[in-house]
Amino acid sequence: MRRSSVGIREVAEAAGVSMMTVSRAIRGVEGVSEKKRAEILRIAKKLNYVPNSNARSLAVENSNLVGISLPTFANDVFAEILAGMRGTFEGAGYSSVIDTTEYSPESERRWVERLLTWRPAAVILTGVDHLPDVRAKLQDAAIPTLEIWDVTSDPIDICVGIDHEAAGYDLGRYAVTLGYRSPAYVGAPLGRDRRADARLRGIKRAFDEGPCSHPIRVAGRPERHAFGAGAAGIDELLQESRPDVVFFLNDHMAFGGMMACGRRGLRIPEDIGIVGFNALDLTTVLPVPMTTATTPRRQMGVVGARNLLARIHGVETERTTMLPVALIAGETTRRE
Amino acid sequence: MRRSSVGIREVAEAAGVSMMTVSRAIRGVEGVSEKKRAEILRIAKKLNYVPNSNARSLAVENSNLVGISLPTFANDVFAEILAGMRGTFEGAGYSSVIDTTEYSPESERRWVERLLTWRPAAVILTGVDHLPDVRAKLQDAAIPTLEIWDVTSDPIDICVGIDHEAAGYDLGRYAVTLGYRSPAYVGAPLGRDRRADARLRGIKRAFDEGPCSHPIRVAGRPERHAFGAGAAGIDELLQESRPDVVFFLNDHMAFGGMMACGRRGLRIPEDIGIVGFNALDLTTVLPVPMTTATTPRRQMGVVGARNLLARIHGVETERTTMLPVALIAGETTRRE
DNA sequence: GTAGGTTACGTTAACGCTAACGTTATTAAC
DNA sequence: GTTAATAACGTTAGCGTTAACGTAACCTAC
Repeated sequence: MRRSSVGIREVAEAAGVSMMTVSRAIRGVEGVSEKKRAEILRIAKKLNYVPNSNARSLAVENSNLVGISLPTFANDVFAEILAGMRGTFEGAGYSSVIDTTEYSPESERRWVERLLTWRPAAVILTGVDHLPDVRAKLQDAAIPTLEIWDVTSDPIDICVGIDHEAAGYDLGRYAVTLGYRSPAYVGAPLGRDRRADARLRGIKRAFDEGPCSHPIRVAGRPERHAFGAGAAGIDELLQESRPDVVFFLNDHMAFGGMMACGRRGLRIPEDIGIVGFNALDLTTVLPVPMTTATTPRRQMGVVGARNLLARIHGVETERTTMLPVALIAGETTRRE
Repeated sequence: MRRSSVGIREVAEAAGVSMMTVSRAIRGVEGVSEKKRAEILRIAKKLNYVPNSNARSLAVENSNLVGISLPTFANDVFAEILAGMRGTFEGAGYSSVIDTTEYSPESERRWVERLLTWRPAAVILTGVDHLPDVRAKLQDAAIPTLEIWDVTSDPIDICVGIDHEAAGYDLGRYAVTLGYRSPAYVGAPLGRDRRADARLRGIKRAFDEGPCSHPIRVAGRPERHAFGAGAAGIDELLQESRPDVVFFLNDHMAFGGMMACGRRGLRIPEDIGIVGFNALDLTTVLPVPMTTATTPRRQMGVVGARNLLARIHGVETERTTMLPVALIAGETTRRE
């Protein structure tokens, strides 16, 4: 027989009422007179009573935990999506358990497995590519699931994101109309980031459709950080020949690339065009505004969280929500 | 009588053994023959058995959750500290529940309150300034607690960080020796970020001690993002007169400030000196290396997590661990 | 062949909380 | 003044898991 910490029973004894009355008083539900409720709360505070969420979740068979899986924290994109989601969830009384997969599907799988033991109210995953196991487990457990940042017509449950291939295509098309004919791409190794791969496909398609087909050179090795990776990508490309425009996986890599160009005396946009992605804060202070595309990151988080909350409460929502991406015509590419 | 989901009991029935044997088999503890264990695991998998951490935590009176509170995700500093911690914790089988306070102590208090209902194995807070309530609750619950990024001689439990005032002093002293006499500081509004405030105090002290005392002008309003805030700070300073050196709260603000200087035709370092803080990735690709200071962010996370793990397992450790900060003499300040 | 030890299990009673239902006062209605 | 409705509580039985203890079978040793 243990008995040490103060639980609902101790409060009940001290207040001279039943446990159920204490439970009701603390949860703020009906069935207790206001006078007695105040008295009970006073005693609970005096005894340093701390509710036990484990016991509560066990009894009611659910929790107020939301599991969120992101590829990495080292990227403003995900930080902003996260901010959008958390703002909405916090307001609704949910706590978030966050994980980063570092772009490893297997790591995501392991995390989902662990998470499910906590009976979360909902799960949020980044992207729409997951191991079959993950999909099966989530659907089997019938847990509201949101896939964010990318979209598909066949989500695990619901998804909110942008069309990455279309975004890539728009950027590529824009470059084609500006007269660029010798494109290159600097990103992550293929297969690591499916969204980046999709954008590259879009860019390629735009150039394939162009007045004539133009092969796109692809560079990019994993590096310590995005800035360095962008610079290294430029170095790699220039060892062979000079492309007339370079698309980057994101703005940070593009900035690194710009710096590398500067070191080599290449003028932007006269000698080489630079195209980023995301329209991150950094680009707003550059002397030359960057050609890039805005992604509705915060909005994505808010909309996603809202839809998911509806789902939790049993309200049916759109399964797939696609948000718009807007091209920003900067000055790191030629003018029309 | 409910009974729907499959628990340890269903597995036990299907396997023709007692619940306790299933519990032992699943936890991998002694007391089950290898043959029977394999059989049980096979059946558990077939039944899609998912352990219930709530029930487990309730029964054993602890959990494998670690609560982590950060000011914000929108800052590489905290992302890197986090990465260091998580790497260590994941390896030890802990999951992290992360919160961001947005620099509000009251928000931190509410979160700690909510977190404690989950009976976490440990709690990590940023900085050493917390509401009295937070300190009391954590010590009362006897939960291993780590304060990170800043240090104090009287932590809630243990702390790992750097001496921010000393770091500021070193930077200030360096500027004094370079001959700067008209310093300015661009940061956050006072009181918002205690660590930044401490660094400013250090810088001030260095100039007070200098060959003669030099008042430091302070600028900085809250802005949408760090880059913009840095630029706005420069604009604000230059409305009055030109300082010969400007210290920034961090590298990102410093970069924004540099861009603002560029727009106004000020040459760095000839016309104005720039000093950042943290040595973030961004600074490694700049054409002019920035004068700043490296903070051991990842190491801080690793050391902190390690100490905390020791604490969880009842091993006594150093209560206060101070990590070194190294000045980086870049070219955004005069040469000696 | 019995004492002592070990291995492989099973039984029972919590862990702290809440849903569902039961009971007792209080009020309202006619 | 009896009946019906309602508000304010209490009782009981779980939720899924594990600690602690119990037991039976099997070995080993002398």
